[in-house]
Amino acid sequence: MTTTDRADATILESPSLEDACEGITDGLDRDALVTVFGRCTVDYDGRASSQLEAGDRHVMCKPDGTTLVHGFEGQQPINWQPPGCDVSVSCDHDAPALVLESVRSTPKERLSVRFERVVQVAALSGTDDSDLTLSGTEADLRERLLETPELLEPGFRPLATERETRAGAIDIYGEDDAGRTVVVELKRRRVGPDAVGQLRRYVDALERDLHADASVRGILVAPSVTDRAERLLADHGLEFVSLEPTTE
Amino acid sequence: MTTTDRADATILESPSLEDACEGITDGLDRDALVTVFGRCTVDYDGRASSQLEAGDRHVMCKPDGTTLVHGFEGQQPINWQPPGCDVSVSCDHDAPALVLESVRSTPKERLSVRFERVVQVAALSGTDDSDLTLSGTEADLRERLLETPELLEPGFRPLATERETRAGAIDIYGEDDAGRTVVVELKRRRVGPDAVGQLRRYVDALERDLHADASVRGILVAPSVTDRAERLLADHGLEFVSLEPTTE
DNA sequence: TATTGGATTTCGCGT
DNA sequence: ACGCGAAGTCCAATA
Repeated sequence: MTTTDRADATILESPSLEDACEGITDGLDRDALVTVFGRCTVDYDGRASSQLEAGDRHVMCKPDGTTLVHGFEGQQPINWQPPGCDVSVSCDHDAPALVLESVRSTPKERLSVRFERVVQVAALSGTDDSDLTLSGTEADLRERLLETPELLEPGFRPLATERETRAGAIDIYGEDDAGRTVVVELKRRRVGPDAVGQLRRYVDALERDLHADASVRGILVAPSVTDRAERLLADHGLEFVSLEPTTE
Repeated sequence: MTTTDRADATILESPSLEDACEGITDGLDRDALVTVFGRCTVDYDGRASSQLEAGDRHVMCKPDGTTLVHGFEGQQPINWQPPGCDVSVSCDHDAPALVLESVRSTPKERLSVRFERVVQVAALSGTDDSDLTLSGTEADLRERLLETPELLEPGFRPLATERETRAGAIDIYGEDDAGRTVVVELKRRRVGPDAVGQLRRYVDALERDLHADASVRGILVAPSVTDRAERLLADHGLEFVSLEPTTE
């Protein structure tokens, strides 16, 4: 074994297209994270299709088959290919150009990056065993409400989470102090009309499932609502309770 | 002016933390795309909050204030900061460590990456003036249906796009051959329950707006529907027409 | 493998 | 700045 625990890098500066091709191939073979910076065109065909004229971009190929093409602006890559794709690199001597291709079969997708010039190739090896700990999610909001049900209203009793209905799963299903059925939909942040539609679907479905004459209460729990969402709630006799995922 | 048209790179291999700090600072000052690969911890606090123990990661800082922290797996960054943030780098000699911080004020967010070892720093300069051309979008589906309305059904006449209602804007608003009002909701790909809820909101809102006794037809246009969505459509008297954004 | 809904969603457009 | 909905959304959990 020649594996090193310590992170390391194999770097090529302004390589020929042939050297770049070899460097990228070697890196991919070693399961390194390979980056290529240079002038290229990009073509994609699959769920949609796109073309991009020549420009300088940063391409990253991860050992899990992910490919990302980044420009100088924006958080999102210009083009990409998801994990699990097959990457191949080759030199087109006639053009001349270095071509990086990534494909997958379901769905059928193909990404092609054609470099006319390569400024840098880096093959980066290392390890990362840690998991991210994240708080402030919808799951945290659910925990908070289940631990302290009176945050919804006095007398609220949660009976189930993820209760299935014909329209999908209800976040929290319970009863109020008068024994009426309550459907709670949780959102970690300010909500718009879509969340109201979602809550309404669940309330409707539950009324059908129970073919109850007694009405089902629907309560949206989130830090805040938009005006339109508030009107929609009122239109359909639904309620809102303001609550945040964490206590700060 | 010392600007170069040609892309170029300034690279440091296994630099000291001090040299890395200087290289990153120089790169950011020159509006380069700066990448740092090394062993680091990451902390985020803002819309949510997260911590990440030490591991080898690839950090990218773009000239527009974007920061991305990538691991060896997945298309999405482990942590990030959106465009418009302020980045600063400093050396903590006591620890010792190199600290990269990115902050923004609305909403208040802070990302802190603390390197204990740096394997590579690259400052990448270049230009990219091209725009992506993309096809197969919902806009393409709308064009297709407006150009050939009979793809929906014989006698369909579109009257407006983006027609506003109390619940939001309708994709295509029109009439059928019997003069009945038609609401069309478009989706570029297979749809689930959420799209049905959306269509339903628009149909309801339109019936109110027109306080019509005559019923309003709601038609979902997409390549296909899931089973649950199909049931929901039936439950609410809504219709489905299969159509793709492009003719392949 | 497909379905479903969350996400520090991001992004673009309109008000 | 906020609201709203699309996205080649990605992603994990689930059936």
